[in-house]
Amino acid sequence: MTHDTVPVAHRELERGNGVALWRQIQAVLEHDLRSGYVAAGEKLPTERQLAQRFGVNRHTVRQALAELARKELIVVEQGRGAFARRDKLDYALARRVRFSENLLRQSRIPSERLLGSDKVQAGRRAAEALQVLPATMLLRLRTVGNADGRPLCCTTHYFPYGRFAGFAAVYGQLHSVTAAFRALGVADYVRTSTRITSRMPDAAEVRALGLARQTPVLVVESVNADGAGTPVEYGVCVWAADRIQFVIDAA
Amino acid sequence: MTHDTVPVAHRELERGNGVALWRQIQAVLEHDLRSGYVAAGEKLPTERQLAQRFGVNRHTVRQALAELARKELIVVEQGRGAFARRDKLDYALARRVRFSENLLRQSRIPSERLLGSDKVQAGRRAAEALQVLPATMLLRLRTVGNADGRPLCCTTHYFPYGRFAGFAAVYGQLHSVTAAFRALGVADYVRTSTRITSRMPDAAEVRALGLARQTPVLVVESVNADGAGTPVEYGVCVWAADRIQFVIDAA
DNA sequence: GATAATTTGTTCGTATGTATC
DNA sequence: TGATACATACGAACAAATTAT
Repeated sequence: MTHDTVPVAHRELERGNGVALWRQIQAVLEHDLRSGYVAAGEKLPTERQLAQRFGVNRHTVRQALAELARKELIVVEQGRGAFARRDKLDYALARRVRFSENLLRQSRIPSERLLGSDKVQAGRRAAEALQVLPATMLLRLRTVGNADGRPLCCTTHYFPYGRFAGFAAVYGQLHSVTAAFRALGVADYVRTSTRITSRMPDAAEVRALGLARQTPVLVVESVNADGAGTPVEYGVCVWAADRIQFVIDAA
Repeated sequence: MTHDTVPVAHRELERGNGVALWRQIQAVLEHDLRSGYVAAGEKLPTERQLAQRFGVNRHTVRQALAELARKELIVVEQGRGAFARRDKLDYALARRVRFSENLLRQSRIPSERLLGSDKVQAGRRAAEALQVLPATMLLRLRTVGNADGRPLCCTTHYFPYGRFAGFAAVYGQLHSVTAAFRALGVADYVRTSTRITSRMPDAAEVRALGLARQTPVLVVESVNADGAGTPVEYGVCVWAADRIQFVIDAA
């Protein structure tokens, strides 16, 4: 390090003025975060770099970071670094639930991708949800939903095969459940049942959703019905819990 | 071990009949679980005991247990053992959300306990939810809700202090939010907003809820309003995710 | 796939400043 | 003034996780 790059940042800190160094560091970083100088999701400098910049020990920086993490302004990941917290997306669970609309309302760019499709026999849950006999043939679709190009949820959809045999092909073109339904004559559909719980993801889900360690997933089982009240879709959707918050507002 | 208790259970298994031993063991255990011979939440014998009972190697038992875990009939916890899966409680999120009613409908015995109460200034979220100015004084209650005597959720309630200063005392007598509200003149209240997400619990929550390792919590932020539409309660409730499933049914 | 480098996490120990009795 | 407890700050070493090569 040359002479003119010798840390000048000491001046940001004042020792022995009654405010602990880590508190002062926290305040500086908090300002950077709240002002947007550090964007949401952006990586902060490493602890070593911060320690050098402020001319203090790494422990002192760590105490400041711990406080910021406690206030949920950053998330710290071992081996990776500290990241400015990304706001959770508000996902409205109302009578009509539409992926694209929900994301656009939050100024996020939605996109969907088809992972694959096949024909399967209805299991107990699917049969009950779709009000068909067990072992009825169903079309199964696996899709991924993205927000701003980042994976947000993985869904397994089930449709009565008889009525929606062409769904996969149409979906492959339109990349939207809503649009595909419309193309197949279901102008409107409403949510009739929603079940929500949470668990830890398996390895495949960690990969598919790009989850950080120790991040749980929210699991949503849902049933949608057409205008006549006939179930048209049963779905199980796995959401990255650190990126989503479900909102139920009274009408 | 005396002679007459020597394992007779070998007869449960048949070697070289085209069904792997671990499959047969799995079938036996699955029957015990499904028939209710092993109650929900009950601990299974240790792998050693099972291996002895079936006269097989411990690895063979492990393969059977792994399959049962995959089918979510048991949960295996390192260092503790394998436990018959406890059914998740269906907790209805409707216009009216009542803890006791929800549990009784599922044939569980509800109980609530007051952990403590104090007077605090409203933070940003609480003020917004209760439609009061920030720094308005609020009554804060911390409670635990149990199902069949087992902790299910920890709630932090906020009430406008002016109107509900006596809530803690009344709650301490009645052990029910609904009953306490009624005693204070709020005959009915309805849920106006619900937000659901999930995260990993902190150490205190693990202790309070008796959570197994790697079990996330569901976090529910809610607002309740009285008949006139005035917010009366803002609450943040932390639920053991392995014991609960939220259900939203169309009316 | 294996290895090395980077980064955060944890645990020692030591020293100093501050508040309290 | 002394004794004590507690928070602050620094240093070194190692563990654990991730990333790059």
